Amino acid sequence: MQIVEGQATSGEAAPDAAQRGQRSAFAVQAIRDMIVSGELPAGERVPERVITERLGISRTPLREALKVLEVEGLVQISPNRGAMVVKLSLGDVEAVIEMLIGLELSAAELACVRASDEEIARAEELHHEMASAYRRGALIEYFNINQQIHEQIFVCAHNAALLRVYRAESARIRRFRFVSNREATRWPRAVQEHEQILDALKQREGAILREVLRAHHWNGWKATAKVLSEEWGEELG
Amino acid sequence: MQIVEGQATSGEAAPDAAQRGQRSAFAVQAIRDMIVSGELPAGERVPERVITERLGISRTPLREALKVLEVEGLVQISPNRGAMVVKLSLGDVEAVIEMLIGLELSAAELACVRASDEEIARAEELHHEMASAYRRGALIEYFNINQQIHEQIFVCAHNAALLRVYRAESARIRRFRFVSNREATRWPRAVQEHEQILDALKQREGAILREVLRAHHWNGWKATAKVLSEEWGEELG
DNA sequence: CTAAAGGGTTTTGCATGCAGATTGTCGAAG
DNA sequence: CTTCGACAATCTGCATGCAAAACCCTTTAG
Repeated sequence: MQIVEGQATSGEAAPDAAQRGQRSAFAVQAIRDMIVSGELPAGERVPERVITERLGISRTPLREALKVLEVEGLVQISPNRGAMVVKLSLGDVEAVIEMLIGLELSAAELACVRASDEEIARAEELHHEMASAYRRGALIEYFNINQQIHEQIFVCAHNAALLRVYRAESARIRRFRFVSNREATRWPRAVQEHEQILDALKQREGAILREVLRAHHWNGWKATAKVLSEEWGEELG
Repeated sequence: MQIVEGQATSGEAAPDAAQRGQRSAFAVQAIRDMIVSGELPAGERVPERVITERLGISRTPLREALKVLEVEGLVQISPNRGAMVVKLSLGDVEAVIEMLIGLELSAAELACVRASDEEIARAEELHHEMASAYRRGALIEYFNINQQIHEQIFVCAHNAALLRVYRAESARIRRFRFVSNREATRWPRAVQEHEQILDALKQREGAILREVLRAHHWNGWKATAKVLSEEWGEELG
């Protein structure tokens, strides 16, 4: 009886429910999205019951998913008290940004030495797409291409560990970076800085690229921090 | 019936079995140790049955532990085929080392600006303990204090994200770093390099500290890589 | 001799039930 | 009115059972 009922649930409760062998991965992605989108606010508890019903899976794969999200740093699990969405202070986010900048400066140096001409051409192509999105005022598209350009620097560095950590840690704070985009003031300036970044990369000037990137990210963070602190003060999620 | 038997198992099968609420954490640590110690060789499958019996826990917390270890990068899980200890090539390890060096150079710059005098004094104290271990020929102790000194640089940087990532990524390759210690050739030289590191830190000379650290780690990696490639060729774990 | 096909065994994926922990509620005492 | 405590409702931690997938060994066709 219980088995039949269980499988019926997984078949009807959620139309996009996961197949066998993918349930916990499905839950990880779903909860991650809920956190990034703000549907699950920071500090909120994540009751197993609610999520299982929402996703149409049972508690076992859900609990595996929560463990994964805990390692990823998106939730915190307390014994006998379950999971809660991690609450980050402005200082916490700044620390992550600072570390990511360090990673990217390392990647930049390596990229200038190791990138193939094709990889640099790809970065340039992305840059033009981004400039186009800027001219059209397509904010979301601009944001996404922007992310891709910075990732391309890591690709150019030919170091899988760098890229992996960059992606994982970026995910932790993606939500906060996006916020700053509502502040359009910095937009033209950011595009201009990207010109310089591209130039330095094309000329494979590692030292110059480092400094340009450092300034670019630091300016970006200052703008983001301004928006964030106005919005929430020190109490972020 | 089943419950009584289950709890009896957790009480007697493993004398150091975990308490309620700690079983998966216990399993994570136990399996991590088995991997680091080489008891579970790279490429080996990790059958749930065997581990549960060994640790005296049931499959549920074990599977949670394996998910955690997968995110940590120590095992790989394939659907319907279970977990296997990740096999790293010499190139994979080198990529991680390269990234860790980048992180430490970032931390070093920050440390020179932000460290308190007490924190630097702590680094110096560790340095003297390490030198003492060297003179006594206490290899293991030397290795551990060495790790602590490098961690202290991250502590001095006052950036929790940097320290967290450094610890997590170091854990992935701890096994390989340790190997190089059997090669005692580099020992006196390494101690000497540590003198320079300490000096640069005490004088808060970020640029110098960067270059000294870069050389130190690069030399260390060359020695390690030599041992590793002699031992396993390109087929590491 | 290799390759495909069967079938029994083992292993994984997951839903669930039970025990213990926590939380919420309400009444009594201060 | 607040505080403490008992009790109930709820939630988490975990062992387990069932189904599906993978595995392994034997048999058989090419």
